[in-house]
This record gives sequence, structure tokens and C-alpha cells, in this order.
Amino acid sequence: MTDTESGLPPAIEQLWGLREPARRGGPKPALSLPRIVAAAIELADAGGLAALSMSRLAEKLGFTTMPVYRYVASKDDLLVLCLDEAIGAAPALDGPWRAQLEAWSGALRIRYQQHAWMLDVPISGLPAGPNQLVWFERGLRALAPTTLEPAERASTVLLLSTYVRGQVQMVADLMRAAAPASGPPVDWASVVRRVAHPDRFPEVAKLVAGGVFDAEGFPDDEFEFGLRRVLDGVETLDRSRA
Amino acid sequence: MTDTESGLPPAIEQLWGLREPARRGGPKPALSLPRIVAAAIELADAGGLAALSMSRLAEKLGFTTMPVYRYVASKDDLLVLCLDEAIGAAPALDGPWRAQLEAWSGALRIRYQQHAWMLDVPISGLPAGPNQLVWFERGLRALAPTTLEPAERASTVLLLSTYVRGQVQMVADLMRAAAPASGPPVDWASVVRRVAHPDRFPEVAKLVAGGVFDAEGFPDDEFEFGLRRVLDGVETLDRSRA
DNA sequence: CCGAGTCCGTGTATGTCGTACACAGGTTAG
DNA sequence: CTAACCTGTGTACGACATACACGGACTCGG
Repeated sequence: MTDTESGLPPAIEQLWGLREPARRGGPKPALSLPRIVAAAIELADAGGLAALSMSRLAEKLGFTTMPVYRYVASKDDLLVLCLDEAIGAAPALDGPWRAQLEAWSGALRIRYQQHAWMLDVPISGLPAGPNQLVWFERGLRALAPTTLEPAERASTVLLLSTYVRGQVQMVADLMRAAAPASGPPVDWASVVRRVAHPDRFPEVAKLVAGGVFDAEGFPDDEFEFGLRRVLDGVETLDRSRA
Repeated sequence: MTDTESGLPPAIEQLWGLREPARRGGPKPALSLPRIVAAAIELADAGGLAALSMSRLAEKLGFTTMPVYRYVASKDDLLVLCLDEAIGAAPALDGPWRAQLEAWSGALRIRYQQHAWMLDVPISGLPAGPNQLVWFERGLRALAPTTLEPAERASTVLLLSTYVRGQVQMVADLMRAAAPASGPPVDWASVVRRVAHPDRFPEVAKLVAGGVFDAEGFPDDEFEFGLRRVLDGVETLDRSRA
């Protein structure tokens, strides 16, 4: 381990290609970081974050547990690498800024849905991987033609990514709660109906009575609604400067 | 355990006071659910979610590990109870709808900050505790005077809670990354500067050069900014109906 | 007032997990 | 050729969530 003394977490240094292996002897490595990360993502995709243990990962790779630690400082480190890999490359965008941000958000949403375990990874640092930084850069670029100040553009992109992440997480939780892995599906509408007495919860009760919770096409409409609110807010700010 | 057959997770039933203990004999219980939950929250407040293990919890209560399971079906169950307790009572609100939602969001934000571990709890169900439902109800009530349709009001409250949660989480991560528990504080601005080459990341580089990342009063301004955008978006919708 | 039924906390055990450590054999630089 | 060194392996440890069986404490029906 050539310590680059950059003060960065080791995983981040690896992501940016700093920290060269510096092989001076010894057998050829039979494993490689990309293979490890790919296998880890496969495991998590298939069985959720809980299915990703170091022993299972090693087994999938055809090795015993410990060699993995020759390539990765810790499981947390590995997760950081997996996150940046799974978020993938940000799409190229074009057109008016609002359409760009819509596309940006939709693409990000899809990535989260493809790798739902990302939402369960305990975040313990800045999103500083190259892919994540590209996402950030693309978001900023979309806002370049607006009247927003630089700091406001940064805040806006942060706001959007927060929104997308939170939204996907909430929907995923709702779906999991409605159709649990074990046991029969739960009819939440009836549960809330039993528990939300109209005296204490008049508004909620009205909502339930109106059948709002059994709406069609729920996840997508919900996502669109929130996204439109946020972008309307950004547009309001933009226009107030023009 | 009198099975109430309601299809609800046991923790939720306990929260709503269904599922009576039905004591027919035996020694008086030395523990109680409220005591357990309170101790668990204390542990998590002090040392984060990682500090909350069943054995440590029992030790703090002066018992061995297992008796806790007489009161709680599993650790996940316990966490559900803790979440509802820690989120606490929603504040009473008054005034114009926008001011109400600002107060609502600010209060929710403070709760999350007081119990930062809540952000690390893997959410695996609907927020269906009484306290959480009161928060929801209050949010809906604030929107009652608007022109929004019922479904839109629900979506708006969901949007807000998503925003607050995500925002607090992001800021907490940023702070943790900037000032890690072990090791010297990391100067992220310089890190990004080294890594974000102007060719690949022109917008990010400009941002860093402009010193945006060393801004004063960061967390609060950031929160306010996003909240204003969201509420502007809601207001736009409201006015488009009037 | 007694005894049966029941519920309490304790002790012990199991399986999983992350990861530290010492080793034996392969590999490369000098 | 040899010394330095890196490889994967085996073993071990401590933490954790939780299952199970026990002995004693309490309550209630008679």
C-alpha cells in the first residue's frame, strides 16, 4: 500500500486511479478490483444489501474470504466502490435546461431502481467518485444557461439528487410494505382506515375515504408530481431574475 | 402474545395500543416497553445506531440480553417503535398555509437532527406509527385551504417529508466527511480541486475556484434554499387553479 | 389456603458476520 | 541464485441476533 498521503479515503483514491499497485514481486494476483466490485454488485442486485457479505462474495469469486481484503481495505471501502460503479455514467443531455433536468432526474431514478440496494448503503462520506462527480457536473451544466448564481446551481442539483433518492426510497418502502416478502400482501388502506379515527385524523380519514391510496400508476405519477413542483420552484427563481 | 390477526406488524399493533398484554399469572414484569424504548433511544442518541445492540441495551437496563425479547419481537420491531417515539409529537400550526409548512418542515428537521440515527434506520415499512401519522395529518391540514386536490395534498406532504429527510441526511454526511471521527479534518475543496480537472469537470472546477464550497452558514442556507424552491413550486400549482 | 397454570428472567448455544494474524509457496529484482 | 516480497489459505476472535429449555415467582380457581 503506497500511502499517497492525500488524506483521502483509500477507496476514493482507487476510484481516481491514484495509488498504483507498485508490484515488486510475488505471484500474479488472481483477483482484480473490477472483478470484485462486479461480483459484489451482482450479489446485491440479486439479494439486496443483506446478501452481500464478504464470505459470500469470496465464495462467488471462487476464493476464501480473506484474499478480498488484499484489494479492499474494508467492507465499507468496497461499498463506496460499488456505489460509484452502480450509479454508472451520467447521460449526455441536450435541449432547454428544464428538459435536461427532467431527463437527468429520470435517468438517476432508473439507476436507483436498477440497484435498489444503493438506497440501503449507509452513506458515510461525500459522493466523490468519478461517476458521481460526472452526474453533478452534468446537472450543473444543464443550469448554466439560467440566471441562477453558481451557489444556487449547486444547491439546485443537490436538491434534485436529494429528491430523486428520497422519492425512490419512499416508493420502494411503500411497495415492500404493501407486498412483503413473507406473508400475505397488506392492504394498507384498510389498516389506516381502522387506525385513523376521523376525530383525531380528519384529513387522513378523508383521504382514505376518497380512495386516494388505491390510485393507479402510483409510483410514476408521484415522481412526476414532485419533480414538477421542484422544477417549478427553480423556474420561479430563474424568472425572478430575468 | 394474543394474535390480533390484523395483518399488521406486531410493532405497529403495540404502537396503537392494540394487543393487550393479557396477564393471567406469573411474576410482575420488571421491564416495560416504554423503558426499553427510552433506553434504546438514549443509546442511539449517544453513540449512533451502531451503539444500539440488544446486549448493550439489556445491560443498560440491568438485565441479561434475552428478556428484552419478551417485550419486542425482534430488533427491527424495536427500531420501528423507537422511530415513532423519537419523531415525537408534531407541532400545532397556525397561519397561512405556506408559513405552516415552513414551520412543519423546520420542526421535522430539528427532530431529525436531535436523533440523527433515525436517518440510518433501514426503513422497511410504512410510517404508520401514531406520531408519524399526526405529522402527516398536520401537513395535510396546512394544505386544506389551498386549491390542491386531495391526492395532490398527500403528494405534497410526502414531497416535503422526503425533502427534509434527504436534506438532513445529506448535510449530516457532508459534515461527517469533512470532520471524520478519526483522523484530521478533510479539506474537501482541495480534494475536489485536485481531482476535478477543468477539462472533464468545467462547471465543478468553476464552482471550486469560486470558493462556493467554503460558504458560511452552509447547512441552514442550503435547507432554506431547497425548501423555498419546493414551496414555490407548490404555490405555482395553487395559483394556477385560482 | 392450596395447587395448577402461566409468565418471568437466566443460562447456554448456534450461526453469521467482519476482520486480524501467521504461514507456505510462488515470483521477481539484483 | 538468493533475498525480498506478495500471493492465497487456515485459523481464530469478538460481536451480534436470536432460539430453546429451565427454575422460580406469581395469580387464580377451587
